Amino acid sequence: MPKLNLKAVAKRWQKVWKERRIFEADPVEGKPKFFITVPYPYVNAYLHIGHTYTDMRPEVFARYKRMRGFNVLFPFAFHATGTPIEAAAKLVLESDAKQVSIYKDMGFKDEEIAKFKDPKTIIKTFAKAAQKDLADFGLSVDWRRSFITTDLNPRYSKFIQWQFSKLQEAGYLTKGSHPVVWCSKDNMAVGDHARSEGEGEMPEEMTLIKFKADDVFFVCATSRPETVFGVTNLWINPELAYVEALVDGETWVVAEETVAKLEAQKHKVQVVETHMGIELLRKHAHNPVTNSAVPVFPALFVTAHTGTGVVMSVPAHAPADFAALEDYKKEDASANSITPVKVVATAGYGAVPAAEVFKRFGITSQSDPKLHEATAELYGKEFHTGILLPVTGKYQGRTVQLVKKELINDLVASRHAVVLYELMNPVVCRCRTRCHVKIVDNQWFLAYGKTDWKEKTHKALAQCKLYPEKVRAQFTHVIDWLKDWACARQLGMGTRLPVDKEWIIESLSDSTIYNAYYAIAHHVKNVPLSQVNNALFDYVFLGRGSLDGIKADHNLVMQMEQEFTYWYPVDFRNSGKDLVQNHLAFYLFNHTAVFPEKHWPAGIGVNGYVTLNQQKMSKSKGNVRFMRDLAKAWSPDVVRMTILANAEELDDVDWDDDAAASNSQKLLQWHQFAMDNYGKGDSVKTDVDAWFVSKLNECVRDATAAMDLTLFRTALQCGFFDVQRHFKWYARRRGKSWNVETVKLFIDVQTLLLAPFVPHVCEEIWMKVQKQTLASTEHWPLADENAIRPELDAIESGLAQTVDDVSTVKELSKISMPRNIMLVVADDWKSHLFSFVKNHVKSARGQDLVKTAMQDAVIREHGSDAVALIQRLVKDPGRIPAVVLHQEAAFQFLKDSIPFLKDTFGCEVVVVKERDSQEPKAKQALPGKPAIIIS
RNA sequence: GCAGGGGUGGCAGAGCCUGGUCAAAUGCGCUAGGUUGAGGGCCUAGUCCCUUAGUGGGUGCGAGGGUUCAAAUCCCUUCCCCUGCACCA
Repeated sequence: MPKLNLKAVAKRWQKVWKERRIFEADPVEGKPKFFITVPYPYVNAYLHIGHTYTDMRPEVFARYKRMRGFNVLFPFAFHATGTPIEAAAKLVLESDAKQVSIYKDMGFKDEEIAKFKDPKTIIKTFAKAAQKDLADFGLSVDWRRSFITTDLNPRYSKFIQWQFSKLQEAGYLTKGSHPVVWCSKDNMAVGDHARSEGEGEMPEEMTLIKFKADDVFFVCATSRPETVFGVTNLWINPELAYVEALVDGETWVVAEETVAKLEAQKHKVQVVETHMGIELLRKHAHNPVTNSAVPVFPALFVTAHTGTGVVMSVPAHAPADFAALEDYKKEDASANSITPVKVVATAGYGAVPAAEVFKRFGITSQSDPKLHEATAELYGKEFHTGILLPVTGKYQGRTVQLVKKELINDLVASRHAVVLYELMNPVVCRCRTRCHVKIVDNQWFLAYGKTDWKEKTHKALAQCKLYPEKVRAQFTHVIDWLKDWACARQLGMGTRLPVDKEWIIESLSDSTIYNAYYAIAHHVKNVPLSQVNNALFDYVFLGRGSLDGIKADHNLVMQMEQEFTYWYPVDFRNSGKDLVQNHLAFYLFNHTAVFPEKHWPAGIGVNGYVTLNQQKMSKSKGNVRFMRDLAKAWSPDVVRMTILANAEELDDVDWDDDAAASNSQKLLQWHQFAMDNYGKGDSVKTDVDAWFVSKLNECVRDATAAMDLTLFRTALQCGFFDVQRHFKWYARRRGKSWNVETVKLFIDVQTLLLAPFVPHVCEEIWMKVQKQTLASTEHWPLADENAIRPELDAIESGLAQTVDDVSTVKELSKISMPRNIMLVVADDWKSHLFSFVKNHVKSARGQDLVKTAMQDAVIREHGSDAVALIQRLVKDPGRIPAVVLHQEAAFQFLKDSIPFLKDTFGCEVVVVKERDSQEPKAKQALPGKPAIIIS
């Protein structure tokens, strides 16, 4: 028999589905609907194995829900908004070797790559490729509704503009300024992914405190402004260049390097003159809060990379200051008079905390690298638990943590300080330019920080089903944590902000409620662009206004409105766990802002990542695997099954080629089995048939429960691997001939349970076993609770246990070829006793139970034997079988099983009752555990 | 640091909510036997330690402590791992 070609099978059925349009979903009056979506992929490359997983979960769920009788809509679109595609096109234009090789590795020819200098070519190429890849995997998508974002799709842009007008009406679109990490060469904000160094660095707030010295200010940068009360001197690096500059009308002394930073942060700076640090020493500067005069000393640890190059010295609390002061005292005796001033009292530290850690860490000088660690420890402790001392005036008695914000506000209000955002570690843009912090003006925000919006979103979350539920805590936290989000940029592709055409809506912000667009995507194509406007969307999505104000074809408009109200809300939206704190949270927020409560999200699914050989997939490591390559290496069904059988909930999937090979084998075997056995067998029905049907129903029940929770690995475990295992036992028990009905049922049910996972093979089998329908549109099998009979299972496992025991004894007896195996069934009083203990073991224990048992006539009759047995059972209730059979039933069952046992052991098997046996070992017989005598 | 999720046998991974039936499902791997063209696949048995013509004992679910007649499961402490901490796909 030639091996089934799984890839050809996939092609064949995809064609059939397409021709019959079974996945094109339209509203059906009265039929329950289920709307499933997945975040559209960004089309700057081929879809990879990570997409495969995240897209396969909704796909399998869609097929399952369809089989459960729902009218399922599963649409798919493509995302091109943002900067990466544009940036890639620019690199192609510049013939950047790295970018070109990325495309070469994907198999593009030079002339094709050359065309990627137009970002639109990139978008079109990869959107098309993505759709093909997904279709090749048999996704049950309604492709009529597909679309793409950006001005390639002006209707979508209109939709996004409508969305933003709604957000503005609701008061959630605000304007303000904020600090960003900025590259002055690229003239844009530099996110983590666009950095060659400094991932995770973000602007941190420092306080610039002004110490007046004559007619200039020495401006110190600090992240611990509360210690200003303990300043003993200032530090200047003698070898560094400083400027005297007019800053916002005052004369400041800061490092030359600081000028650019100040300018980027909204300060007017005019340099008056330049000095080396050494020229600035020994002046006296006035502490603005204590009004005391402090000297300016030299220190080499001072840099201008962070802050201003002017540092206030707090030797009591800053180990670096303490170290520098100790160093300086050796050079200048006048410094000896300086004593540290303690500002913060912290449990476990004495008069000069910095000195203590200085000693403990064994620090030797101001250039000791251990200073960093010492500083971190002390700052941490003092920040969380340190109490401010009376020297701090109104702040005394409170912790640093509580006071800090107020203190900074006070300093700024009294014009003794200003705030500077600073990068604590270097950040370098991919273009190799060192980044700095810039305050961006007139920035547009979505006000996720607003309390009323948060409250609404919490409510939406409460109403939303989560798969798995355990992500709820994280969502709750994220909703509280989100601050206002800068939602527009001046670069990249996308839709212009309607209120301010200078700005383009950023990519995460234009993809929050587009699920609504799926409802109308195929209709709105037929509306002339000029007629696509806010009035239309108001009517379709919100039922606002009347048709009178709408120019578009009214029938079409009404159809769109009906589609939307039919399909919405989204019942299941699935995504990777990394999107919880941005996309999925935004999705919830925006729905509450735009739509009425009945249209808020009904279900969200979250899954883990895919790793390859336990390694996180990344382009730099070269371990990226594209969806299309997987399909080539295996077949769609095998990939689908393998990726879903490997993990569930938030666990990461590890793609495993060995598992794929094994699954491929299993599918072929299953197909072969169905071909060989469907409609064959006898008409004999035994308890073993009833047992198998019972197990089958159990499996169906458990698989169904798992499917409902999108626990697909569990569903495959119960619905495939377990079913197969049970049939193996059935086949063994029944021997050569099986019941025709049982086998048919097995094949039918098994095929349908597998259909959502491996639909192509299942269609093939379904057709070949003479079904007239498509497996994809069949009804999911439901468990018949009445067919589930635990007592049969208990008896079968008892038999399996007996087989086990016989093997063990056979081994121990060293009789390799026994001629006879005798099984002795325990006397009935033992069954009686077992049942008794089983019923009482939960309520009574130990002696009590023995006492109670002795009131029972049958048990009492067996005296000490009975007591010993009870005590054994109490100690280990696991000995009691799930079902305790009477002797006669157990005897009969084993007698019936003799052919099977003979077959298994290849010798004569006899079954006797305990009291009929002369063997001394016969007494060892217990209910469910016959005594075994091998000869 | 903050927030969320985890730590189970050679490996992967159930069990934990609702304590006893847990030496702990299932799969992989490994060992032996069978089938077969010595391969692959398939079938059977074994796979923590000790003991044994048997169903006995010990150790054990990151570490330590507690609650309980009884803990992988409940409580406390502690260590370790993963993910995220943003202006962006």
